Amino acid sequence: MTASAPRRETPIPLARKRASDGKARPNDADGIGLDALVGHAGYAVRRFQIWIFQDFVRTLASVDIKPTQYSVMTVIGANPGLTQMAVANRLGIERARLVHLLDSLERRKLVKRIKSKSDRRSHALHLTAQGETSLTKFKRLAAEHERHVEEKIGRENREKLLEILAGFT
Amino acid sequence: MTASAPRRETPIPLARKRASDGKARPNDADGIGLDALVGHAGYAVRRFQIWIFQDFVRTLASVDIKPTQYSVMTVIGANPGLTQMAVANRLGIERARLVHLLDSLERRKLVKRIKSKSDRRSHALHLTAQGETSLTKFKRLAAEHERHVEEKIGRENREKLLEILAGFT
DNA sequence: TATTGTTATACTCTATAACTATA
DNA sequence: TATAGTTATAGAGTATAACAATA
Repeated sequence: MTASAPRRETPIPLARKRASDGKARPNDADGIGLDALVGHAGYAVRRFQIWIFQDFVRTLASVDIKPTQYSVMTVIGANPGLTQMAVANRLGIERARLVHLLDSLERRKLVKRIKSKSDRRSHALHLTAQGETSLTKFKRLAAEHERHVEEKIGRENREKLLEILAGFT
Repeated sequence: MTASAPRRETPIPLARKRASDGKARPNDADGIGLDALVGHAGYAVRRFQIWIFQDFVRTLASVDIKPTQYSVMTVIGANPGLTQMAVANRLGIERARLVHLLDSLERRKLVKRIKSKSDRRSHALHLTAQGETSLTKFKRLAAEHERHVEEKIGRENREKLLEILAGFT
């Protein structure tokens, strides 16, 4: 892609970069320059993250599953019996918030909390049979969403991105 | 302070990823597998975005500037005279929310709203003299934050990331 | 009628604190 | 005492709707 290379530290007056090729450039879309914002990883990542979440929500709208719900079900599905603390820590969700997430998933009969016998303070989390079935469908839709990402940034770029960010999972 | 990783015995065997090379893999950090979550761009991007915002906030804590405030000041600084609508659209912020952001920045004497003569509904946004001075300092700190990103993912990976995500700015 | 800035409301998410029942 | 789950509250952030002034 020809997108202008990351300019580092450009305290330059700025602004209108002409798109001589007629292709819409980020900075040219409205003639408003971002100046130093271009070249900030956080800004690009934030905008991308918003796009990707919106596409996820859109793609899984028919099953009414949000990214966080998906991540919770996926982890439980892959590690049945985990406690709420373990899931919360693994996904970086506050345990207080996980309570509500699980309440909702349990109401929908996708997940169940089973009282642990070894430590009666804790719950062992499992998918219900219906949860297993549903998760299979969710994963199919999530894969479709991943294909949207590929279409957006390119197959190789997506792979590279995952490689670069592997340490954050 | 981070209560050491959940070292409790994991109730169930579970999905361990091959770590034949002995290198610590994300999935092995706590023995909890993410299964399909690994390979989801959205998850990795989200976790990275959280990290990067936290580092930004930490690095600019001394000047009490959040990422959104920084982006607003940067755009105004690079394009003095913009209306609130223009800034909101450019940054993907709700115009209702921008009102509060500007209220706060104006209270701190960093930004000023000037009534437009051509269209008396709108305001032309400018940095104050103090705002200009401050922004210079903010940019210095933001550059320091970018270096943290480099240290975290590597210089070339950061460049590559910016290149891949250039279309989202 | 439509748009700019504003106010207000609701819902999500994050961050805490405190409570209970266990350990 | 400490921990797992829960409840509650406050703060950001997001999404809307509606209103006044102006176009």
